[in-house]
Amino acid sequence: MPRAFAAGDDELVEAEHLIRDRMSGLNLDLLSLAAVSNVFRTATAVRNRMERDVLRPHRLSWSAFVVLFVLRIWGSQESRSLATEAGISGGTLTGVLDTLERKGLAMRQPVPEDRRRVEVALTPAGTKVVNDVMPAFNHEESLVTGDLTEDETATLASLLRRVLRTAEDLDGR
Amino acid sequence: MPRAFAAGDDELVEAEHLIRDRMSGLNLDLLSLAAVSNVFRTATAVRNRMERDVLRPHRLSWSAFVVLFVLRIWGSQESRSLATEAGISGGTLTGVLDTLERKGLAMRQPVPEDRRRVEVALTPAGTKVVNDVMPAFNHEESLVTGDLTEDETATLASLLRRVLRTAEDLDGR
DNA sequence: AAACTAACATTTGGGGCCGAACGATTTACC
DNA sequence: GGTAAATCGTTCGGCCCCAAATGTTAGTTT
Repeated sequence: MPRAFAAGDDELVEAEHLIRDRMSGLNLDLLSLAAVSNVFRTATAVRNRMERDVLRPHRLSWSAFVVLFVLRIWGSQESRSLATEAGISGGTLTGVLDTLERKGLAMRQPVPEDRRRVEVALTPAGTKVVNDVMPAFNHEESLVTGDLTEDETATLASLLRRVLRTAEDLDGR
Repeated sequence: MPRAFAAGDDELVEAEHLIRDRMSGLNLDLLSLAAVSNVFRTATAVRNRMERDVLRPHRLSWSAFVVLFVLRIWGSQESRSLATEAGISGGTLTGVLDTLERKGLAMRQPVPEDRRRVEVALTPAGTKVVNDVMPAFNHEESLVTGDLTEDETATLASLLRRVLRTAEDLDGR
């Protein structure tokens, strides 16, 4: 095993080498490619775990939970900001809110001074769901970062924060 | 501004503080929470950019491109391994392949010795699409990691690799 | 050889996802 | 004060997504 790779890394790194070999001639920035594609692969793997182990028992979709979570942390707000905050489109939010209202976890309220707008709030049942799910969610988070030291976990968060920041700035936000 | 945070970080860190304040009493592992939720937020932000700027002009969905990419790198293969490699379910792959075949980018071929199985291959047009899209994709990857040094980018890739590895091991793979 | 059993891809049903089109409302302008 | 423009949430069409059910085929047991 090459000394340059930490134990357990070689299998994943192999995929990156394969890409290099099959894509030579395209002059790719392999460092960025590895970092970004690992962001995607990690997000997918962890998300699949959480959907299966935490969300499915509660009959909750990923987006539905994100919406509940945003309402729990940032409080009641109108649809538009809620969609932005949850990272979904307005059209999608309509469907998600229909589902959440049907389950009695969130509620829409008219805004008196502007009849186009809608205020969305958590019901007590919705608040309870977030309070129940969050610890289970967080437990999964602890598990998957379990191989990292505290310093490394903090470094990971910080590096990702900078990538996220860069992506958002590029979008001219 | 606290010296501990790099410039531009405070806005994002604020969200993490807010979570701590609203969720005190739940005894959350905030370090893991920040790292993992930044994985999700970064993946979503970057993916949205790529879908909008790179994939949409080619009328390609994310999964459709991943399938093409896997075929390009790992070569023709049967449905089952293709679904696993692309990170989607078998049922989803059926639909994606229907779309890709309709567009002439991939093709299904019967496996002579076992009529249950199906071999999937890239068409020349499909190969061309991957070759065209990859550099644009990679350019976006370079952009969003542009604020990181080469060492930091390599560190990010390595830390994510370890989290991914841990998640896959937990799934008893 | 007949009957299980296992392994395929596909179909089905319910939901999520987006952009674009839509209708209702508010604001700005003349 | 009446019309035009902008801004809401919703609806619509097309695709993606999964788990579970389905039907076909191959392997295994008797």
